[in-house]
Amino acid sequence: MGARRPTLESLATELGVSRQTVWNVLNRPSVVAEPTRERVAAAVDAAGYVPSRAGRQLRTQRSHAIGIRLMPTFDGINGHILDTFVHELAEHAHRSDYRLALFAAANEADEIATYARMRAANEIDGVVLTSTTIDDERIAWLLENDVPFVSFGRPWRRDVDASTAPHDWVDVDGAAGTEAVTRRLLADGHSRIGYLSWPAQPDVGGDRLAGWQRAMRDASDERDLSTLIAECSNDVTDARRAARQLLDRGVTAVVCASDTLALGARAALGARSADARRVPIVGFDDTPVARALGISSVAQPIVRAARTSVSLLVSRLAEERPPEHVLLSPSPVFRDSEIATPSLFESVGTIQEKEITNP
Amino acid sequence: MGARRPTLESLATELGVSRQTVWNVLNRPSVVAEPTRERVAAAVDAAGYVPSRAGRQLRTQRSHAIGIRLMPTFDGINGHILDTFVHELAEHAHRSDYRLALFAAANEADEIATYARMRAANEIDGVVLTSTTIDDERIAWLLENDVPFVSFGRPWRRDVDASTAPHDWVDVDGAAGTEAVTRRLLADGHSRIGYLSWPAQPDVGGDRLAGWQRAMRDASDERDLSTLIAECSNDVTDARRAARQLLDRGVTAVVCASDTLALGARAALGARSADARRVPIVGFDDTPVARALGISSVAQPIVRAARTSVSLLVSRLAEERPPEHVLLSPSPVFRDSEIATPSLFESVGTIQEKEITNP
DNA sequence: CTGAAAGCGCTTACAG
DNA sequence: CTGAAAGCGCTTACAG
Repeated sequence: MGARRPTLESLATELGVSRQTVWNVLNRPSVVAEPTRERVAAAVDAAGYVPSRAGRQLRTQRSHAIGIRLMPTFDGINGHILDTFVHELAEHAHRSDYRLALFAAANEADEIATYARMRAANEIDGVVLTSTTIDDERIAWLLENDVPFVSFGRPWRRDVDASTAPHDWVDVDGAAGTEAVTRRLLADGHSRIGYLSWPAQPDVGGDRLAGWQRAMRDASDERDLSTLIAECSNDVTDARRAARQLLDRGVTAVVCASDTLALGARAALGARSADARRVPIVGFDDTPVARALGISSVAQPIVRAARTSVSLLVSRLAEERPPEHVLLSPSPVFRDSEIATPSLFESVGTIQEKEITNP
Repeated sequence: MGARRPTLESLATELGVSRQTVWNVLNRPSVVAEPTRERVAAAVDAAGYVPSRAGRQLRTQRSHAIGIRLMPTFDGINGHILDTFVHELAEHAHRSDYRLALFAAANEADEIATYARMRAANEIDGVVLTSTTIDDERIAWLLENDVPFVSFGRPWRRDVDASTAPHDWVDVDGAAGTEAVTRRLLADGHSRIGYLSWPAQPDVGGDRLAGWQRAMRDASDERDLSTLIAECSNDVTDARRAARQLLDRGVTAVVCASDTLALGARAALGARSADARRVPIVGFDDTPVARALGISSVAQPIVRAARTSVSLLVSRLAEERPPEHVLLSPSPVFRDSEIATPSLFESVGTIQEKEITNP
């Protein structure tokens, strides 16, 4: 390696042409005479010249970087899907010559503050938002400050439909997923199919719940489905408690809002009779845990979601256009595995952890 | 928000001072007279001025960015630990005013090519390497090309000790972890403690194996430990097969190179008698899966590893100094949970997946 | 088709 | 203590 990085200037001097000509060879080759073009191109290759990002950025006022917050690893089971999303995002962004500027934030206010700083420093051209919540403050802020962005997750609002949102979003049709698995269970002869839900709200949880409701309403005249629903937080122990309620009410299958909840439901089966243990459980996200334990689930098309997010954001950075909304379909994955038995899960929630000091 | 970003120039003009004075207020305030300083500082705040990253970068030839490859999510169980590492890295890098430039790569050659391009474009100042392998080509390349870096993971060499490495590294003392859990099992009265290993090599797998060996050699005169070791790939199904061999040889406890293997070992217990099912299994990494299933494990101090990696790299970028090597101690986590029973795992490895098409 | 020039916004060496 | 100037490496508008 030489003493210094090559620049347009140094290459031009070396070749006895102007800076502009070197630039033309790289960016508008058709405009340069053949012999010059070949001579310059060869020198560029030999020198391993790559345009300085800073120089370009200063001139064009574009950083070619996309801001993305790495969400806290709150769960590790369902959280895995976001890690996969970020991985795919990095891959596809690179192909479009964009970089991912990764950061961590303690909460939404901190996240917004980071966007503000990064924008002020001209450090990012746009943002990919994940894990949208009801009346998401981040969306409001980004819109208000004209920051180009795409959200992976619909802009959940209590009274406004996501289809009217003034910004791009990509999401997975959770309702279609839970509806498909519920219909499948109905077709298999189940009629009392329980649903293990996060607290009902008009967000991703409400969406998944709605799919189960659609299938159930379709299948029976029974209007009151409420006894078949149990609520819990996204926690294995709490899910086990809620699943027990459902089993007590005689459900013969359980559809869950997440794989974490499905794991809790498995645990609840443990204490039951052999018959009860055959109750099929379906999770959501098709995480490594579901795969390893043979739990049925609903797989999100995460690679397509990432690819679509990048392409929407990149096109928005290139040109004005109306907002686009993309709803992708998930794929149910049924696994025929035997059902959990008591002892494995018996102690979940009362696990005693002891740390022993290292020698 | 005004029409344009404020700059040193625009602020200076507005305030009737020179660009230099504004800069001094921000970077060497002691040199500016009190009244000027206050007036300027107030204007800077009001305008929300943040120095342009590109301008600074062009002038200083420093990007203040750290390159990091997001590893493929090959496993999702033990892979989780790297996601956590990257998350913490982002957090600590930000505190030192560094950005994480994230990228994906298909393999090591691709990873190296990406470093080369990013360096040529002056896009990154340094690199954090993860998942080091034997005679790691990436390390050789980075050293040869004078790219500042720190590796999370020792530079494994067949014939050279990591302590002589000419570069910074941070690692977790895997051997100390497996040794501690093995000693604990010995203290609990176990003598035939099996070890479920990745193929033995002088790398992270060999390191973890060595800890178990130390404890076992110490505890008995029996020189030949080979019948207590079974090898397998990092895969639940293969681990189950290997664990069965160990059980057939009468082991009363199993220490594993990873939580993924521990999950396989759990599965192997399933088909055994009630007695056999009490065989304690210990994994490695204390992943969400281990926590959810109540499997004992060894927790890596991942937050400290990330913080140390950032501080080593940042200090290296600031000044010449001899290489530093940091070996952190992991913490065994014992969980008293009952042991796996047959049916849950019976079908692992022969799981039938069926996708049903969405409506 | 080729070249000379301006300017993006910083930091730094230097003059007053 | 304050200010005028140079230059990092690009891209782009313009002159020949």
